[in-house]
Amino acid sequence: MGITKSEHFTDEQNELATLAKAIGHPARIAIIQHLIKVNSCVCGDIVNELPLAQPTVSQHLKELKNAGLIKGNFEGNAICYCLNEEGFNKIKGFFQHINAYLENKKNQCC
Amino acid sequence: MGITKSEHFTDEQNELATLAKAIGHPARIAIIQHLIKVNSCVCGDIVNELPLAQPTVSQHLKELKNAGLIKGNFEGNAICYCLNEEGFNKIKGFFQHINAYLENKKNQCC
DNA sequence: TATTTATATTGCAATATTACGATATAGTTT
DNA sequence: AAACTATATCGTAATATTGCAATATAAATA
Repeated sequence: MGITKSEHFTDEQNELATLAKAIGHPARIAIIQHLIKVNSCVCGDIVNELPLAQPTVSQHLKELKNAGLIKGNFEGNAICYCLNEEGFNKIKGFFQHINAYLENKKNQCC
Repeated sequence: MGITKSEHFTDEQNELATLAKAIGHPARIAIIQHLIKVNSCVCGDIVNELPLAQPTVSQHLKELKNAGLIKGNFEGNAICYCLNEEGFNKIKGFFQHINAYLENKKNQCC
């Protein structure tokens, strides 16, 4: 029915999924990469970088912000965006766990 | 219009987005976590683990497989699934890059 | 080969996402 | 305050995702 059964999963599973989902769009990957490159910038800079209209970029920024992956501060009449360590720290452990597992395991059936 | 403008982004951006998107659902997080726990198992085991019907689980497994995050091998008349190192290695570098950046940077505006 | 077991596919309804034009809002400058 | 600049929100169309019942497929076993 198009609706995810979140209530049947753990908070951790839902939180990790929300974070991964927020990262799961090429425009949002591009925004993250740009913020790493320039450290911080205003929304207009990202509009100039991406092949998308201003409202679309604004929407993507909102999703990244809601997920806790970026932060925005008013700076004059513009808004300065940068990465939010908190969000990325939450995924970090998950991938470290996976990588540690993959380095040690002997593939059994695959 | 509901359609992602993939052609305007780089292959790397599209690939990372596809991988993150595949991880971005609590059922698929649960599948990955279960595979880490038991190393490998058949589809039926996952159906028993998750609060979802068999066709739904099958669909999630397909998405993880298409993204290159899991592999499946026939084992009798069942199919044995386990994690696919290849897919996870592709995201690894992205997060390592982000983490290295976040550890070094002095937050400038946020 | 008929039956059973395990998984995949089809078809469909409900909901979510993506994209953008038009417009609103908020701060800045003149 | 009026005009300008920067960003957010609204409304809407097109498309994608989620979930499952029904059914198909494929291998194992009787």
